[in-house]
Amino acid sequence: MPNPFVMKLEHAVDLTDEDRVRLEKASSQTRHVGAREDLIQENEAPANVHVVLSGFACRYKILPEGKRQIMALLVPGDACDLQVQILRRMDHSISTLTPCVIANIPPDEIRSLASQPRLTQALWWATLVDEAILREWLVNMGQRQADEQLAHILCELLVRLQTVGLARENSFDLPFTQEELGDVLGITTVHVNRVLQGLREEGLIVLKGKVLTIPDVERLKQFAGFTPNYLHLHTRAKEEPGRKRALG
Amino acid sequence: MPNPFVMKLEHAVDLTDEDRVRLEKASSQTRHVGAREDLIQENEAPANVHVVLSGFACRYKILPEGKRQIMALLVPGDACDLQVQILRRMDHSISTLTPCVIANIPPDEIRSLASQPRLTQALWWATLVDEAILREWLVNMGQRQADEQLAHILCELLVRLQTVGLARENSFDLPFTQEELGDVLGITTVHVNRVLQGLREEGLIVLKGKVLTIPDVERLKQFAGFTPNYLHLHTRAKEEPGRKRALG
DNA sequence: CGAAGTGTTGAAGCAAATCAATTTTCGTGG
DNA sequence: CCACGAAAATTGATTTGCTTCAACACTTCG
Repeated sequence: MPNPFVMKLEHAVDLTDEDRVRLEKASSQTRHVGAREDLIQENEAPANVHVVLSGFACRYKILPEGKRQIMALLVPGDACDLQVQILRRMDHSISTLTPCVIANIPPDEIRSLASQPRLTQALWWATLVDEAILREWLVNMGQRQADEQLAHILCELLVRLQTVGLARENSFDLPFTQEELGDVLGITTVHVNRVLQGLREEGLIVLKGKVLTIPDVERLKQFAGFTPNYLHLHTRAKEEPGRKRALG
Repeated sequence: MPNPFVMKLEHAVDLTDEDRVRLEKASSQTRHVGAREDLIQENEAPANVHVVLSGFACRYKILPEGKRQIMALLVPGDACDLQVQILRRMDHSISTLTPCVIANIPPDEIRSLASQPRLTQALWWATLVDEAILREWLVNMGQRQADEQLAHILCELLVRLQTVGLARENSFDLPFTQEELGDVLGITTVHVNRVLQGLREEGLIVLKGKVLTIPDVERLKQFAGFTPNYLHLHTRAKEEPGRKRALG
């Protein structure tokens, strides 16, 4: 079974076989976590780095009035708190959305990985892409209406899941409740429901059970104003070994 | 004249005098930039690290329809593109809002600074705090109404400017137009105007000329739901030299 | 089977957008 | 220093995207 953490970092740098082995080994201590369990809470001092190996998780904050904002969706391959050593306390919480397999990497292990500059670079790349995604989400919330916003998130998920081999050409598992989607978009569940219906009626998406299919990916991207540049996926990793670009 | 870049990083780590000298020297090559000029545009490959030494700048994206979302306000002491080496192309643009003095630090110089682990730590701290601010802005846009949102940004600016010595106890220069504030909050200028009037009528803020005064800081923070934990300011730097905490 | 969680629908209300003027401030050159 | 034009701020009337509240239906699973 391919390790999504390794698959993701392949998009950051050219990993060697040794790098891959080290990453696999570092993420080999895993635990299974049920749906809707906190991995860490706001104000805690983080101990380990977590890496999602399967399932979906999220970063979130709860306001005094009880409202929740989800600030990031974590999919397999995503790491949280790589920066454990630098910021002392969490300013937000992290929880699973579905049952997950989570790797726990102790800080020492991370430091050891980081002795290899290529891996340092890869890990910081992951952090910076997280930041770029946050910026795009901010644009999404500030400037787009709910239907475009939702479409945009779906386009992003398609691409992110494809890079770790968890989405097909135009479909993937979408196991979120409408309430969870609402907490991502900052809208009510009632409105999520209506927006989903709208997208379905337009033929932009098909949502059957928990599987999302996008009949015309280009059309949905167009509708959402989605461009994947902010994901910083260097597609050179796609070239097959032994094949030269100039001859391709 | 104190260097705001140094002042800011004092909040991240305990700098030595040598660190301070190195940072000052690294940011000594400056240039003056007029208001509303781009420092770098989306899709460009960044060459230098920029540090704002005076004035205000911002990160932003423009959508095809022409709408602009400001994703970050950069105040003196803030660096942009510290990660030059890692992400190849900008996924957003950076522009000044007011006339600015900008330090240009070549990548080599940054690498040289980073040979000192304390400074590496300080620079990454700055990047991670930027990310934390983004998360808070997302909460702001998703869950708070326009008046609370605006109040929240003002509280944040007060604190951030105080850490670089550019705000008094309860007031600071706010040289933005209402259009710019609208692009920060994701609302129209008309609504910014009405929201400002609301805050004034409530006595929460006084805005005369370009100077903002907050009559009761605690009250505004309360109204906005502002807590500064996400700015990760370790206040130990506040102690005066030679003065022991236990005796203070 | 029943209960809880999730999804769906309708009606009414509200925050913010939109459209369109008008006034005030500001920067610049005469 | 004033005059002018442009930018910024302000106001009013109308519309709309989304919320709120409330009820009901479907699904899932112990």
